[in-house]
Amino acid sequence: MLYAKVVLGLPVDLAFDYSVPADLHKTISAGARVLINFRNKKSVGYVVGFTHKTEIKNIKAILGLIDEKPLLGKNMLLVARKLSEYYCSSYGEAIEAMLPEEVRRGKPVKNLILGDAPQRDTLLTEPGTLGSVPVLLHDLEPCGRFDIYLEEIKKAQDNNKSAIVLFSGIFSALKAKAIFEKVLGREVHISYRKQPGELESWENIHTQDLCVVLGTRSAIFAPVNNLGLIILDHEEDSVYKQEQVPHYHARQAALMRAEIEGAKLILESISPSLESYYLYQKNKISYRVIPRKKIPPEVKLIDTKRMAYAERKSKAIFFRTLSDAIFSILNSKGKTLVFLNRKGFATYAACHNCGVALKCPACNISLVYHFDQDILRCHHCSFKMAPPKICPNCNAGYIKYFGTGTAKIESELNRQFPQARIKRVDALEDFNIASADIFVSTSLILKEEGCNFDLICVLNIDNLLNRVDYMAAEKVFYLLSGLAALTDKKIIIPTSFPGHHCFKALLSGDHNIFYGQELKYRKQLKFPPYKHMGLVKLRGKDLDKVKKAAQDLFALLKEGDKVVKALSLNPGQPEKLRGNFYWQILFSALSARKLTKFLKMHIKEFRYSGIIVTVDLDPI
DNA sequence: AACTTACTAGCA
DNA sequence: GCTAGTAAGTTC
Repeated sequence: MLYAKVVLGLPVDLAFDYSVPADLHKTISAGARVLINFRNKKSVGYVVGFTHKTEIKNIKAILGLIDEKPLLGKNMLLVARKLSEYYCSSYGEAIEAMLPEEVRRGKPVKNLILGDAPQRDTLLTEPGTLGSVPVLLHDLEPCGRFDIYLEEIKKAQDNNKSAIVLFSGIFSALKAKAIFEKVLGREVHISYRKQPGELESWENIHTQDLCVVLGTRSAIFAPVNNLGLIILDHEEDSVYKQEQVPHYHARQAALMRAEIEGAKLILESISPSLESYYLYQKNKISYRVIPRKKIPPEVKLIDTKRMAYAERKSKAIFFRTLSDAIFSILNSKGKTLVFLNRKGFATYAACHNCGVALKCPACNISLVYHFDQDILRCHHCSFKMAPPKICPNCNAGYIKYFGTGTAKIESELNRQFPQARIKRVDALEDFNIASADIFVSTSLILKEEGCNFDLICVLNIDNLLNRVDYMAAEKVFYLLSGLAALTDKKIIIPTSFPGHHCFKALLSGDHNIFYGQELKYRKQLKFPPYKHMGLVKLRGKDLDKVKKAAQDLFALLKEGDKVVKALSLNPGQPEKLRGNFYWQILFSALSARKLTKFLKMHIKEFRYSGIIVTVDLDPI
């Protein structure tokens, strides 16, 4: 008798045995998608192995194969297994992370070809791969990087190998598609979640022996055959981290897939992630720097602590030094970028009388005022409301707006420079550098390639630097490096911390100052990349229950282990989201493997009634 | 995750 | 002894 080991896309880390009907013996193999009866409901399952004996009584039979050929090759199965082991998810959840929604829902896939031979072994053996060592491409001249990508893709093609290039946004991927198709003279595929016709595109890629796929995070799982090359463009970008279970990072997934498939991996960045830089320092990956050809911009720090008393006191957004600089650029017909990492008009609205801020009823966080639509919005859910004239809390005071967003900056600039054309950048599709003199943007502008401003003013950077987040300095450094690539003239940064290593590195043009100093801190404070973090999130409808469960668990596990440390217990941020309350516990350990093992072992203790627990490994 | 079963406190 | 409500167990 033959039994198949079947996993499902549920948070259950078990494989269920199903008997294989005689007529399927010849056609079934590991990686096949099957229709099964699970708890008296028809469900989609994935075959991950076989056995000839089973302890299970009342065994059910597989109802049928969904596809003519197995959906996943043994390499992809292995990637899914490694992913689930690293990210503390079930095998089935990891498999489903790799598939388009229609495939997860059980829609048959046509024209599959098999990347590797069908597999009937119970134990999947790890292929002894001899792929090249991954390369960190520290790219200080990003304008020329497509030439490198195309050269590498051509090299892969000459060896009959496919390529996947990941971009930090679909807009960048589409722009690259046009260029790549012209140079390569062949069709280049696009892959991203919720793409119109995603299933057809997925089938199409699966059908080719050799193809080039460009896409976003999930494209790392594109079903290409004969994979020989993976490139991550702007590998430091946090969009590569998935917000949902299994919370994977495309870089980590790429390292796994490259190793398993024996493919070459290139991690490109103007400002590499500390993780990648650390891997290079440990000689785990190789390193190549492309020096900047353009002259570096002049970086001018304005020490706001030493600013004239009158200027500081006035609290004006554009104090003299800034407006003078903008004015002189305006006179010479130059282009200015004003950068601010906050959308909207004001950050929050509060009552002038009782001081209570207007909050979202579902998420309990402050609503953000949007000037252009005259509306208050929740940035976590879709809640919106018209701004009330009178405070709904005390029914007495008027509502006053606090804080600064890009919309407010725009109106302030209009007031100060009525002669200038001023534009707020909120969609890259209609960005055109010729269309205005002064642009106001959030970090969205970093996705716009090859524009050259004459002046960049970086506002309120201290807000980012001051955050209680061990990654604050790193995020600021990525941001500033990205902005520095958008000009070869001048950047002005008002800050109260002119001595910070972020700025020192930028001023001197020596990025090692940043990496050296930051890694030193991280080592001292036992933070990543020296340790791995795991965030256990507890969620439920009843705040007191969630809180109690989290507290009990923290008390239980804080002593527990030598290798795994429970660091902190906190309410989620926000504590209330979409009607659920959140509490979280942060763990750390030397290796992700040990951390996941520990958390999977104790996951039963997390299972309180009415509370759902998820694990985010290497949270951002 | 979704469902079933076991258990416990509160009540007559 | 009964039931509602919830904690715990199971899915092949």
